[in-house]
Amino acid sequence: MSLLRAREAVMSHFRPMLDRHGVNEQQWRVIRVLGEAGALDATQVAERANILAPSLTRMIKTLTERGLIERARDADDRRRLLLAIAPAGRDLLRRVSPDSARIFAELEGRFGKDRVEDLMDLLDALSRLKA
Amino acid sequence: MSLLRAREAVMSHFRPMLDRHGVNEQQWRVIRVLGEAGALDATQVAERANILAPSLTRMIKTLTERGLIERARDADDRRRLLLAIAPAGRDLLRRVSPDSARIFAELEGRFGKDRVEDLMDLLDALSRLKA
DNA sequence: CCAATATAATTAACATGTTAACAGTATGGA
DNA sequence: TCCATACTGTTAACATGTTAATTATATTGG
Repeated sequence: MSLLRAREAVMSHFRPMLDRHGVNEQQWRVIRVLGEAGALDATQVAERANILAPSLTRMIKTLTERGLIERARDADDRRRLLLAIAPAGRDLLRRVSPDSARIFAELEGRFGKDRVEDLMDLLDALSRLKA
Repeated sequence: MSLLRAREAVMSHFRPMLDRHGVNEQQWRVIRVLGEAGALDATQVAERANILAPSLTRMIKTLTERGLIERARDADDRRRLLLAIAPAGRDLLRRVSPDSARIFAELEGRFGKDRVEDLMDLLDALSRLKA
């Protein structure tokens, strides 16, 4: 519950900004992942953006239609769908990133840089408690 | 992202157990809230269980049909819908709670009791960064 | 080479998340 | 009293979350 509430509290600061840019949380995660990594197959995008495969399948359609990403079959393994960021996606990335960084910096300032670091360490350690 | 991943990692330990008992995360949160608080109106349940009003409206129907909760209009303020746990809900609570406590204890043991405490403190402080 | 098996993505079905609009009920002030 | 306003819960519409089944393609063992 604490994790859920904290996440909700944090995202409440980002959501209005993302909404102004016309994307939701999940779409922004996909765009960011593709912007950082270049081309990835759908499974890897799903993993890195923490989105389930069926959700991603649906999102690919709308993101492609909006020209934010591009899709292509992998020639070596025709099961794989390669995804990459498209020009409009890069533009979006350039517009959103500064706002995102500004909001993060403001939260970090209010919460304390060292406490943010402590928190992230604990969270990442918790995530690695997988099995 | 760290918050999202950490929550997903934690819940992956609880989900199979809840599934065996025939409830999902959200239903379990509602049952727990009502079990602890007695009768509450829908708005308060939604707040405490971190569920949006429209989702709760839908859940009330299925939870009532399954005999897990009971609903009644508030006589003093006929807008309000009072919710309370029903006998079958109490039974479920009694069956699930030990399993839940066991899983939490195991995670706490592996992660470290003091680190759990630190983490919860940081998360709660983060949640209070609301405005 | 082929059949069994595994993997990548999609589809289906149902639940919840999310925002906006709506209906019914309370409440406070002209 | 009555009206404007606020509040509670519901409905609607669309997106994502979740699990299971399915399709297409690869891979592996015999």
